[in-house]
Amino acid sequence: MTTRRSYNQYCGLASALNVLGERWTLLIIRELLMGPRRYSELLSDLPGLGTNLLSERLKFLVENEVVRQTDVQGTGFRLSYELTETGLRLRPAVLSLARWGMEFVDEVAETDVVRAHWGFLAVEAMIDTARVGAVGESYEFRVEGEIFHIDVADGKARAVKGPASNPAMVAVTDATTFVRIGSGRLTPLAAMVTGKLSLEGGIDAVLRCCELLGLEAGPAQTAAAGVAHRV
Amino acid sequence: MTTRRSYNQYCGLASALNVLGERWTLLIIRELLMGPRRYSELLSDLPGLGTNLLSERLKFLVENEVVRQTDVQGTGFRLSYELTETGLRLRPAVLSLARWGMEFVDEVAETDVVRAHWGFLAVEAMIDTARVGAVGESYEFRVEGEIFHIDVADGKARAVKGPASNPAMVAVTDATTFVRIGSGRLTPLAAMVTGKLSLEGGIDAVLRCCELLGLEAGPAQTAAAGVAHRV
DNA sequence: CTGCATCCGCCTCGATACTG
DNA sequence: CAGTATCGAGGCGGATGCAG
Repeated sequence: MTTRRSYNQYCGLASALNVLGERWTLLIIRELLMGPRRYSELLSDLPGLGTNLLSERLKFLVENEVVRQTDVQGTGFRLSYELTETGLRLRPAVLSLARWGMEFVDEVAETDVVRAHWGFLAVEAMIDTARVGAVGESYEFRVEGEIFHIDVADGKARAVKGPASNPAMVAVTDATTFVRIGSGRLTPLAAMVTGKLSLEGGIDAVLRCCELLGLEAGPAQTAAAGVAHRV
Repeated sequence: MTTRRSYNQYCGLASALNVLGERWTLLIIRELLMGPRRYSELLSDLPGLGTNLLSERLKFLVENEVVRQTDVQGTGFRLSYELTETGLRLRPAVLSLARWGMEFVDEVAETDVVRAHWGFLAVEAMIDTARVGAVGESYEFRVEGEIFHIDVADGKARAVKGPASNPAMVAVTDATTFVRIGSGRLTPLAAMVTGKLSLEGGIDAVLRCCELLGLEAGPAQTAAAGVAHRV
């Protein structure tokens, strides 16, 4: 029953894919990278995934100690699923894949699903560690109710859930616009002009944030900054 | 015909998996990360992969501009497949997955396949960029005829095919032993005792190389070094 | 011989229905 | 809410065919 198909290769990548390679598995991991989830939450955030497959995937991941289930009490109520230490170590690999896939994100289709909390992972994936500036500041993002921010300090940048204490920039937008900007199909400037994005904060902070995320602010960087400080 | 199954999610990871997520695809990418390959070479290095699937995967990857076909000569007879710029950008993601999967590498089974050139990718994945020392030197590896080395210079380490010009250490072993060491199931010291691994070079260089690859040389680091300088 | 295409049995996937 | 049971459609894997 637990015997699954294997690549039968004595190699790290093949072993990783023996665990993660089947359909939906890495998307389940993505969800759990943003915190523990209940069974029904996973089902509703991953449309197209059948309940039998979710059940089977979770069971398999638990067996392989990538995911664990946490009970509230000993009552047998299985409350939620969360990543183990091993599972959490997948973060760089998942972010790296997500970053690569950004350029394959097509224009949004009728049937496409978007979730606001995916923006968190998108931002984390977009952070260009080579372009972290010397300044220490935070940029806050509010995507359809989901709030998170980037903290830049000590030459490192990290994505954190929740609001920033004293953000140098605040961006408010919807999930679709967020992904379109991230995929390069829309510039922040263009999004602001159409009212899909609002930015608060200083010109310099906005430009540094765009730089950090590898975004061109718009047709002319200075033009974008000019708009930004008026909003 | 070319319409394939899609996750229908407006997200970088889902888009990446729409291209790479099907069975065998990432293993084909792994092969091509180590240079252009002919169709028949891919078939023989990926046992279990049917010829129809290989054909289909390659066609799909070419359509998505991850892989391109090149004629060896102008004859059009002998084709080889190689990664495009987009495909080459998968290197960090593949290495990251390979690194994660190392701990899932079980003891080698009867049915398991090993290829010497996989050692190259394994070494590249194991390099711990946080532990690159200040010294500039090279470590050479000879795995069943495949020769490659790590160059450490300017605080960076990179894996290179071919022999090193003036290696501070030379390791000779077989592919299975190589992977067993990489997965932590065997220490370099233990491998040397059983004659599966031979090391040449100074004590310090060997220890620095182990440090760089995140390996414990053996039960006692100094003991391993003691053996190393006698070989 | 290389580089595929075709055919076929089987297993996985995905949707729906059902149970505690 | 959290799964299990069932079943048709399609992807997978092996064998075979075939053209350059």
